[in-house]
Amino acid sequence: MTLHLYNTLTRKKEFFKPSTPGKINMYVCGITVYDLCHIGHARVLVAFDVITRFLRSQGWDVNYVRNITDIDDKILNRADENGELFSDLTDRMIDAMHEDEKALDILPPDIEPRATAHMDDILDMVEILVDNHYAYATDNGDVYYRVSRFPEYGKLSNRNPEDLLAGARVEVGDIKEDPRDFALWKGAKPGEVSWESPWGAGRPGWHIECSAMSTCCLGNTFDIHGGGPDLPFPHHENEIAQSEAATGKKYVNYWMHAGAVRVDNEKMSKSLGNFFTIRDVLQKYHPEIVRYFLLSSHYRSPISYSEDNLLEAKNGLERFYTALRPFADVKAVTLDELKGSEYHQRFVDAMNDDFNTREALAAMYDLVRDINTIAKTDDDKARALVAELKALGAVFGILGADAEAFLQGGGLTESTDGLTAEVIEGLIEERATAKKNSDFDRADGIRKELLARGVVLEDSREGTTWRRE
RNA sequence: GGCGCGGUAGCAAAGUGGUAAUGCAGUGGACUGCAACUCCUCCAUCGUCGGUUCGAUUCCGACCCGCGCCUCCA
Repeated sequence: MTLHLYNTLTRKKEFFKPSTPGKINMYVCGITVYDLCHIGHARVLVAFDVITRFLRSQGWDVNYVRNITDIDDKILNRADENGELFSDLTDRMIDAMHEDEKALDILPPDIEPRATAHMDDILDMVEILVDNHYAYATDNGDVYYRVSRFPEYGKLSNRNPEDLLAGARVEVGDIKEDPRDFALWKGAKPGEVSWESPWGAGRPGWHIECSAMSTCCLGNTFDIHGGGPDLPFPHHENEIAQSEAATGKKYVNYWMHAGAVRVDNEKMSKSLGNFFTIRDVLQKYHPEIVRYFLLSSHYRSPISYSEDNLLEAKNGLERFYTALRPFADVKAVTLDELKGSEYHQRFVDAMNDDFNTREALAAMYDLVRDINTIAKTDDDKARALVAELKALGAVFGILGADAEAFLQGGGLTESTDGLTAEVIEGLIEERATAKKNSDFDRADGIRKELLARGVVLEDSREGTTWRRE
């Protein structure tokens, strides 16, 4: 199967045709850095991380751009509340974001442009729009986009411009020509951070920075533009209006949007305040569990953040690591070496079909069963299958940890039972002696004692291993 | 109100015009001193009602329910 992906613009799954054969230019809307990242952000980050890893594994030359919006009203407000410089706030949040990404093993994008570093590009684009009457300046130094000049407005989010006009809220004292118009540039109020412009000191509006940065990094037209579930309207709709009016070219060929993360059947969001930060979650769960959890549903489906679901992810991952445990020395092979493998084929087909990670996981689980069965009789063959499983896991950014360590850690970030490995292993030795002397009461006593504290002992011919539940 | 998405086993979640993957949990069995792991086995007629069809969970229509966007949010 060739690569197909769901395009928000057409609301259909489409065959993917790159602008340049073999090459994919992709822009993903990143974070507005005024607060810590939450699991909703993590979902987008992980989804496009896995998408990029997979595409590269299939030989695509992916140029992945993900921006940082580091100037914006929310940033200014928060900095003001904190009584700090806006740039101190954004620097701190960018550092935190990078730490979170690293913890989740999210590979950095090829280019990570910052809005404040592209002020000239932003101003150039605004100027073009003003020159072509797609935008107008007002007396207070604002510049607005003239939506009525762009008849295709609404095509991404499937909205009728007339309906938008009817539904738009008109603010008191509004200086806009049309309630649908949106700010490209905002004149600075006294004391506010600002940049010089032909319309006086000010700062960019919310949407223009993405148009400017994406065009700057990837050209007038590029292949894929991605982002979170709340971006099609108005953010991406406005990007299209800005960019297509400014360049006269089609802006983006394929639009991809991730599904929402929910809590108690409600969207997790900053405005609802029901969000869990990435670091909250990582305090409790191993990063791989979080990744696995996010990949256990299709990237476009809503997903529920809950203890139960994270626990289920943990248990599922443990099945993988249990199979890998005896094969710590086996290295992943390259996907090229797997041509002809049934599991690899299923995996690739699933991923080529709009990145169906769940379907791909099903193939991996079937591979696990195969490994567990064959390991009993044919070590060489089992090792080959393990190498394959690790290779597929690498595309997802999972199964790269030491299986023993993962299982002994119980998937938790840190042990809370106060038992050290030395203590546990000392008890295992004592139990071995007891068993040798057929003192099964003592042997079982030790097992029970440890089990009560979450440590499971497992006997095999090679000896006793342990793991945390 | 406008636009869109979804309702599949206890839970999670894929998928297909010809009676439904996978994971967790559970059942029965093999293995084990016991147990765990592992393997085998069992466990769903796919929201409701109609229509098209030889045949629909899969296509069409209506309805019910849930959710998202329409205001800042990934």
